[in-house]
Amino acid sequence: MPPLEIKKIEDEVRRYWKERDIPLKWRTQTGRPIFSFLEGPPTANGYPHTGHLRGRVYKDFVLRYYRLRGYDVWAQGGWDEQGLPVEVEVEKKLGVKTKREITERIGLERFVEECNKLVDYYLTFWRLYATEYIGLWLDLENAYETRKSRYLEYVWYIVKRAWERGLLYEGHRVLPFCPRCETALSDAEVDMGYEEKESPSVYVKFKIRGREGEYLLIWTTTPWTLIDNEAVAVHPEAEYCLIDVGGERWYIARGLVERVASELGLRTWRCVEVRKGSELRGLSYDHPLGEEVPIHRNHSNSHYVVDAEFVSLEEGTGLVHIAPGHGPEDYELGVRYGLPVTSTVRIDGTFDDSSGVFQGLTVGEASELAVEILRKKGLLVKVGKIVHRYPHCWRCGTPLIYRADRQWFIAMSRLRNELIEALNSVEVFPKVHRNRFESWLANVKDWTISRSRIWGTPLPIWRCVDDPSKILVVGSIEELKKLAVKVPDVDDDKLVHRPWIDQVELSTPDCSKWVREPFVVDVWIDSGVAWIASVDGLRNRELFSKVFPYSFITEAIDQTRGWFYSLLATSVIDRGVAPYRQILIQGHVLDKYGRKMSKHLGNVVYAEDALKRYGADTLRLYLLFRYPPGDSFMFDPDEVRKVSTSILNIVWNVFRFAGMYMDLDKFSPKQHELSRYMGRLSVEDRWVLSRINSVMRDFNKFMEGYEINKAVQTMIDFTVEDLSRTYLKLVRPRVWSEESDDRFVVYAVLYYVLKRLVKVFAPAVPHLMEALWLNFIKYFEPEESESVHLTTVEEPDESMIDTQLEEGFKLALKVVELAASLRNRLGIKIRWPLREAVIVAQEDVLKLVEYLGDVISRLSNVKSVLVARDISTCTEKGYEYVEEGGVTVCLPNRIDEALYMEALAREIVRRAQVMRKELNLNVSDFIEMFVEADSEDIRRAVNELSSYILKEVRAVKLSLGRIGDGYYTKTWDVEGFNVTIGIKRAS
RNA sequence: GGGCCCGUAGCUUAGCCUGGUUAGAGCGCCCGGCUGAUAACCGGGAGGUCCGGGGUUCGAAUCCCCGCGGGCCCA
Repeated sequence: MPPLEIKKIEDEVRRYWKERDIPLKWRTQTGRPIFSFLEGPPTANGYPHTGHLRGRVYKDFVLRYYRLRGYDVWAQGGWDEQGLPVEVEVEKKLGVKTKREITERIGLERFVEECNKLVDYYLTFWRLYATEYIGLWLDLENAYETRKSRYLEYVWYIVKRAWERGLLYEGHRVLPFCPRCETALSDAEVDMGYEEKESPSVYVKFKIRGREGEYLLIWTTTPWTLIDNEAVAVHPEAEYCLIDVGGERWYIARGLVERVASELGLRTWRCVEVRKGSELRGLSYDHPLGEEVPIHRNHSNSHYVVDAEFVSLEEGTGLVHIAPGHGPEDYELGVRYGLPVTSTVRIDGTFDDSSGVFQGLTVGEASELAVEILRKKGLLVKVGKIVHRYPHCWRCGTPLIYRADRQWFIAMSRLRNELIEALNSVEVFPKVHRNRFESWLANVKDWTISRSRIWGTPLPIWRCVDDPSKILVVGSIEELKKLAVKVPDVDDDKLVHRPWIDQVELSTPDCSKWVREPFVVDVWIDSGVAWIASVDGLRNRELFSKVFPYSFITEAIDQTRGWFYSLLATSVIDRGVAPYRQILIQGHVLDKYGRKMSKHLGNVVYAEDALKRYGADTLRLYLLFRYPPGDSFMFDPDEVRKVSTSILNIVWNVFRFAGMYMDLDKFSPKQHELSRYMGRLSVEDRWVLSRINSVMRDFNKFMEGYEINKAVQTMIDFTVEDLSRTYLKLVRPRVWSEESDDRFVVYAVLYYVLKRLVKVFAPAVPHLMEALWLNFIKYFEPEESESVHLTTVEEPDESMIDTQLEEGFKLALKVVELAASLRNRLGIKIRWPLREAVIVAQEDVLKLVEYLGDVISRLSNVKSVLVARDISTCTEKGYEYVEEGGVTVCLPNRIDEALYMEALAREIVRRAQVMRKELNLNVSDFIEMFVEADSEDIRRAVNELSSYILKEVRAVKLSLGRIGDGYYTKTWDVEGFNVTIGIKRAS
């Protein structure tokens, strides 16, 4: 096996998988219990980045894990292809500024075609870099696509189910709109787009009728809503001051007077009268823009003081201007008082012809003009600026506006208990994220499902032309065609989209002509019905019953109000149960400084770049082990690089080491089965066998709670620390020794460990483990499976686990560490042997470590290990000692003559080894060796320990004296002596 | 204004649920060492008011309260 070249190996493995159709075989159902996964469909409107990769690696990792544990996996891919995100991007591409341009200049057919093209474009990136290249084995051949007729029919089905259950209704109310996208949004969507915004902060006085010089003072951050003002609200229980500000008198909530006065810079003022809010009720005022907006003249039952509990006494003036057309609470209040609901703002955020001088202006322009007018009329008290959190469009970033309009809703608030109950059957990982989901459900509002857009699932609601009170909800294409008297001649995938759907003419016995409501459906229902639409569940009932409810889904935390909710909601609408059993809620990936990745900051790490730079497995392992899945992930490129040098390299080299010697000795797993050697195991053999099994047990335990980072970390620690650093270090001399067949015991043990290791690591680094499976396991066992991913992993063997031994080893390694520390202090390097080490500790500790003396002596390079209960054992001998955690290690502080010779011999051996390596000799090659030195000590060491040196450096001949021709020679400084060593390969 | 979460070394963090030796690790820095698979690795050193204050307790990073700072969400 060559040194690790991770990216080259990944390419080879990828090719091998393709040639052999391994992913297909991996997904094939074999009648074992099923682990069903539902893909949260990526929206095909942007390039995949590392944030997406994190989630996709979790998905793949979990699927591979369960496949190895003996489950059949259901791993269908899926794509979210419609909706606002796609439209917004297409509009940019086409240079479209308004929706009218789409219908008039572009045309719906062309627009829809562009949407399809854009989706296809992005899908190539998602397939390549967010799926194939990262090693994610989702079934993309049969991926569900939300734009397909067979899929989006299920959106119709759910809307119809809601209708049948009496949950679908048409409503007039105040809703958030995106004026740029010209559509209403749902609460969940608003939730996704809170951002900082600078708004005007305006104080305006409303003149009280019939009371000269007296005003109501109000505060607003949206002056344009004053245009549709119909009332002023006060808190009925609060006290209000009429303050005299020098000639004029204003009403302000008593508790806010100080604050407002300082905000307005009032120097002198005094409270001339105090009234309860309820006493102010009924006071009439002149609409501050009454002259400019003539419709107010026709309004009756308006422009007076009302009371409302929601009036805040923490900010503003305690008097709230009410525009029933522009605030949900204002609207409710308007209904209660019978106020006119005025909304002179059109869906695109401009004012209509009933808004007087404001006609045609945008809300922003209207705000400015309104402030100007108020200033001129002397009603403006102050205008300033305020930065606050304000909802923006989740797709295009435009500040939202609230306006009253007619839309379609599903009465989710009536399903609140059903939703909460359904969630009770779901395991949420990590647990802390459950709170948010629950509190969202506890406050769930009715779902605005209609959107005034184009590229989406048409809302399947038709209205009778002759009798608008009659409604028809269509639940499938079949039903549509049955009712149709005219159908455009296009395929189904087109038919179920605008503009073609609107060319369909429906007729029924009770109504000759139906017209479809001019909406598409909220895109979140598209992905929301994936639990049934992905498998075409109504037609494939057997398959559906096998996969539903899905074992597992995972997405990032923002999807709590997104996809996690929309899946739950649609499933509850249809059948009252949750569509999934376990959900893993991931944190977001941030940059290394903890900032959000954003185009604006230019700190986005795209999947393509990351994969090309680091390779798939490096990136995978990093994403898996570095942070808990539910936490934010600070992505640091320097740390990624470390993964391949300090983890993958070691893993690879453990196999390289084993493979090299096993091959040399013609090891055969069948012939040299571990069971044959169980009676001959050394203590480190029993230890490593215990470790691999307990580590596999821990791995499974962590996976149960989706503590993926801990599971993976456990495996990494075992490999790097236990296997590579400790076990291999201990067995190296045994492998090297050809005096007995003890090395086969090591091989049998190692093989047992490594074969399990490949499998346990396979879900995390599938390419690398496949390469090891092919180059190592299948080299020794050609009859084994063609892929590690098609195997099953062994259950941990409890009978091999020896907790006492593991504890003892832990202590022994602690002792070794202390010895190293003490040597450091004494200035005696580990290469120099010492006569003895003494361990002083309490009885119970000694009991654990006593029989590991041999291990300690080998790792610490001491000739013998003595245990004692009393420190006097050390002090009597004049030993130095070091203590930590109740364990004392003592060492002699000098070495004797014989040990000195041995130390020098080892110094020479060490240098000869370096030279062997420089000559690129094979480990099995023999050499001839010369040593040339003036020092009598060196010459003695070479003479007296010649057999040791011969064996260690694999030399057939060792001579002192002048070095002849044909030798590779090098002069070294050994303890201040000049030593020239020459070696050549023996013939 | 309300809810949830977080605050431990220069940076990233474990420990907190279930209180108990000297708060553990990785990265970085300095010194030393090891290495016949390993551009790995090992030992030592410098570096911590465990955000602050109060309380409970024999004992608090851990439990409770208040405050400060940050994040996410809701009004």
